[in-house]
Amino acid sequence: MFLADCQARLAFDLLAPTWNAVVVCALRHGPRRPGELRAEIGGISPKVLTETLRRLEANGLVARRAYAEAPPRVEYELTELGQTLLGPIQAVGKWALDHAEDVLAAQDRWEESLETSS
Amino acid sequence: MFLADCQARLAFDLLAPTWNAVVVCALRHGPRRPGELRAEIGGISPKVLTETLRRLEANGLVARRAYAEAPPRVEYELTELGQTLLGPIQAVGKWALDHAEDVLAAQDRWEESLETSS
DNA sequence: TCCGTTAGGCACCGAATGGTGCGCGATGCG
DNA sequence: CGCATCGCGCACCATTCGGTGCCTAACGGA
Repeated sequence: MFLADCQARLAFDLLAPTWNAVVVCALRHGPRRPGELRAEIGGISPKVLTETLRRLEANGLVARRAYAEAPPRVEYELTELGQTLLGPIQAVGKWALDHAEDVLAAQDRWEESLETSS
Repeated sequence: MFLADCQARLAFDLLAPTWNAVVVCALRHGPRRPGELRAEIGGISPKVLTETLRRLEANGLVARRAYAEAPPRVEYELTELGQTLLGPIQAVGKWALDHAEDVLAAQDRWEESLETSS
């Protein structure tokens, strides 16, 4: 597992872009419109949100539904495949909540050691 | 969870660089020297390996031990914090093994639809 | 008629990541 | 002496990702 060309790498490519996991998580309770996602997530620009949704769609994690109305209405929702990803994502999220302090403390120690040595 | 400034984002920043999770996993059975890691992982350049190890060290996930010998000898091993990350990493890896086919099939469908529409 | 709303395309920029190639220092071996 | 080994630093390059700003299409309301 996890050698150079292992399939397990595929999942990390999916989760690597900053907002992918955030958007998947924001969709966990059902379909959402882009405007709702922007409001709920906060701090994501419209361009990046559509890019993120396109990536997720290209990998079969979300489905896009457009309605021929005006003003235009679009909804995104998790596919079955996307929902199976919620478990691993939340496992990582839980680890972060449990150990964020340790990581931040380690980062501080690292900064200090850089100053000391310079 | 997973709003713009949530702590959970921290873990994804840790796992985002391509090789971080691979290297953490390669260290799961004890200390390793850089040369061993390069051979075991395969496909990673020396520069990128040291960069990856520096990042992991800066976040308190691995510890570096240098021995004053010649030729120089260096060992890296997981810290306690690094070992706690093995669980979530393997949860994601297991998802990838279980669903890699679905993702690849979705990617193929996406490519096809691009050709059709163009 | 003019404006706001909604989704999203396009041009451009800056930072991070990954990769190649070259070099250094210190030692052991032929 | 000359060379290989090992870890690692530096210069340089290409790609990706995130971000800002500007524009379009289509309709409803003032």
